[in-house]
Amino acid sequence: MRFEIQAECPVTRARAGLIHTDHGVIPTPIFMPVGTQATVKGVTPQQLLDEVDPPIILSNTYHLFLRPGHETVRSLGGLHKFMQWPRAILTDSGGFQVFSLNSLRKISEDGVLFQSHLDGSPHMFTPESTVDVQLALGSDICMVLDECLEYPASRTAAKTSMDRTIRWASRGVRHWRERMQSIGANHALFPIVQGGMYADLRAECAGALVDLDAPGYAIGGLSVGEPRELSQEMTGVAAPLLPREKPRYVMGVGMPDELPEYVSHGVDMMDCVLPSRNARNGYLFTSEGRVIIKHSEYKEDSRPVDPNCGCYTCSRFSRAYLRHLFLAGEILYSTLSTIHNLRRYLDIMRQMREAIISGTFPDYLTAIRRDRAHT
RNA sequence: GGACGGGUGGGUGAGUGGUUAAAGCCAACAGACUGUAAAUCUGUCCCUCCUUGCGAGGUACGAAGGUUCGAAUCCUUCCCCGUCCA
Repeated sequence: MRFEIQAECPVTRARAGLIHTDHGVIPTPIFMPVGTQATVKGVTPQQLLDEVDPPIILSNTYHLFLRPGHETVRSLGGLHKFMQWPRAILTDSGGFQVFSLNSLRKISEDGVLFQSHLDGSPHMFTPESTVDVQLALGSDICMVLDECLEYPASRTAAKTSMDRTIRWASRGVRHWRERMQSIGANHALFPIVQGGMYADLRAECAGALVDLDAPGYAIGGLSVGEPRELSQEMTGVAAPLLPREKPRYVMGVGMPDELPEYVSHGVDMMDCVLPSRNARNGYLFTSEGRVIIKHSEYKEDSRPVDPNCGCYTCSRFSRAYLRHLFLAGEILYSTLSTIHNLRRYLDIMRQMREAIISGTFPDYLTAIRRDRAHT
C-alpha cells in the first residue's frame, strides 16, 4: 500500500490524496460503506459499483470468523472473490465488538475471549490471531486488535485500556511484519489510537503507535455515546500527531455535516453504518436535510428523495413511492434507500476532495457550519 | 318461522362480577440509530382539565332497562350479523 498526497488545504489540515492498493486506487478523503458480513446490506456489488462507486468498503473479522469462517473464505479464493467485490476491502479487527458485545466477552492481556453471539461458543481473539484471520480473508487494509472503550470511562480505566491497546498494537504489527515476509501480496495494517476522552492519553497513545512505523493509523473509540464536540476534540488532538505521509482513518463516524470537520483535522478515511442502517430504518440523508420517509407529508410527494442527487433512486422514484415501499415492508425499499444514502455520503466526500484540490475547502467548511447553525 | 353462535376502542382480537380506560397484534403518529447481535428498537395512540401525576373528572364494550356495594362480564326485552333447519 502506498499513500500519495495530492493537495493540502493551506488553512485547515485537510488534504487530498491517493491510496494505492492491490485492488485499485482510493482517492481521499474517502468514506467507506460498511459491509460487515461480506455484504453491504441491501445492495448487490454491481449496484454498489454503478450507483455509489466506492473504491473501498469495510468488512468484519469477528463476523466472518464466526460465519462462514475465515478458512472457508480462504479456500473459496478470499473475500474479494467470495463476495464478488473487485475493489479494496478494509477489515475491522473485532475491536469494536469488544465494545458492542460487551456482555459476551472477557478481556485479558493475551486478548479477548468472546462468546459467540450466534451460538454462545467461546472464541479467543489475540492481536496475532486477528491479523491471521484478516490475512486469510485477503484484506487490503487490516486493523490491529484494539479495545474500543465504553463512554464514560474513568481516567484510570482509559489509561489501563490504552496501555493494553498499545501493547496489542505492538504485537500485531510485529506478527504482521513476520507474515508479510512470506506473503507476496500487499496487506497493510493500521494500529488504532485509543485513550478514551482524555486528550493527554490520546496524545500519548498516538505517540507510542507512531513508533511502530505502521502503513497507516486509525483513531478509534469515538461515537460511543460522547457529545459530538468531544469526538471532534479527540480527533483534533490525535490526528496532527500521526505521520503526515500516512493515511489517517477515523473509525465509525459520522453524520453528514460532521464529515467535513473530520476532514479538516487531516482525516483521510472514515466509515460508518449510519447511511446504510438509517436508510433501512427510514432515515434518508439529502442535500436539503433529513427525510424521514414514513412521515405522512410524503404520502403524495412526487419529488425525488433529493432533487440534487443523480443516483438511480433519485433519478427515477418519488418520495411517495419510497414511502409506500417502506410502509409495505418491501425489500426493494432497502435497496433503493441504501443506494441513495451511500451515494449521498460518497458525493459529500467527492465534493470535499474537489474543494481541497481547488483550494476552496475553507469556504466549503464555512458553508457547512453556517447551514448547521441554521438548523 | 325455528335452533345455535356472535356483536369490545381505527381494524383484528383477549377478557365471562371488582387489581379493566379494557391484553396482544395490526394500522396511524412521532423518536432513536455513528469501526452493524439492527429490513431493528422506543414512545404515543377515547375526551377534557390542571399543580403533568403510577393526577382529577367525563364518556366507553350493539340499545334500553334491571340485579349488585360494584357489570364488558349476570338477568329481561329489543336491534343487528353469521351458520344451520323449515
